[in-house]
Amino acid sequence: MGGPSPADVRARLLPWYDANRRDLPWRRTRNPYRILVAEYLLQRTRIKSGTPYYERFLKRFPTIRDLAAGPLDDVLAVWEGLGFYGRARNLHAAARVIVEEHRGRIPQSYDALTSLPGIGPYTAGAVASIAFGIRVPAVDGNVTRVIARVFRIREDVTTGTVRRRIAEIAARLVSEDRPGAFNQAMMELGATVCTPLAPACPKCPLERLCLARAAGEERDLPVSSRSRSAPVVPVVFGLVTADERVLVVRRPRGRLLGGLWALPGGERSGRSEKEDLKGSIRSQTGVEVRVGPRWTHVDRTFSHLKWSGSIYRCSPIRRPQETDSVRWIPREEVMRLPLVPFHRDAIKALAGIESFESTR
DNA sequence: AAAGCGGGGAC
DNA sequence: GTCCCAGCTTT
Repeated sequence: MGGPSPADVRARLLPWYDANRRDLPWRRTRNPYRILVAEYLLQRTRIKSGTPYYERFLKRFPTIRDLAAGPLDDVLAVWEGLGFYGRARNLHAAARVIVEEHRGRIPQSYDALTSLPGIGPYTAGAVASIAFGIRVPAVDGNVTRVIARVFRIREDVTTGTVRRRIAEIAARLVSEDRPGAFNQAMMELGATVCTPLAPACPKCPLERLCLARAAGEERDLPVSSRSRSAPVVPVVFGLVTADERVLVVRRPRGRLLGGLWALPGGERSGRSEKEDLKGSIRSQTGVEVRVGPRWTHVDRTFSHLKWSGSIYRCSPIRRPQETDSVRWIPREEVMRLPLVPFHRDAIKALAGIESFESTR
């Protein structure tokens, strides 16, 4: 294959990690449940963003049995604001499988972990190696970058063949004695030294054996295919209120913001905001409304699209009928639901309004 | 293989 | 503004 030997990489990396590792909450425990929770929370999420959610999550769900017993809405409520809400649903489902089929014990093999919802190659490798000391790699974005540089891989790392090649290299590198520490050391190096734009090579324990550094290409690797800019999608939502109540709908699972409660409305296709809003509220809730004044604008960027549009205050013609996915509930109670974050803001702003039901 | 799925920090 | 983050699932 070529490139530095696994023994050399380990001999340099592990002492560096022992001396430089950050004190992170999930590194203070050997509890597999706590490690599992951290891995779900941190999928495609920066440590700085995920840490406060980790603390909050474990306070609300101290054990896997607490999590399995809790309603999904409570899990989503803790998750609200973090994004990728399918993770919350998957973690909740995984907890129920573990309690019902594994007697509440986190499965102690890579394959059994992979079979759980929301656990793929990375998360299975991380939990297996960190919580159970099993010698398997854990290849995340950091590890991909470190390996692409150290082994000077100049092909597009987003393709399947190159990803497999990097996984094979990672599998050979993993320490036999300390697989969990080794995997975390690779991630730590990528996060703090071998950073995307300006790697701090003089501080890197692998500088002497890094092929990209030797070629002066460290800033050019890894190569990844360009991400296209997110298209703008027009949206409109209705803040339907009367009698101190708000109309909310459950967004469909698996879709954007899936599982969260939201103001009725969404992506629009007609010629006017108000006409589209009346139609979407009717189809989603069966409620006929009078559309009032514009309440606020919407300008929100997601991973693959941008929502741009408005939220209007509305009045229902008749009292809404509640279903599993439609609620017509008091303002104080709606705030306890897991809500689309910017919809929570829009509802909260009603607090300062003198007459709640006036939409004139 | 490609698309869908959040939000925010760093530059 | 762009890039990318302790990725996985569905199509």
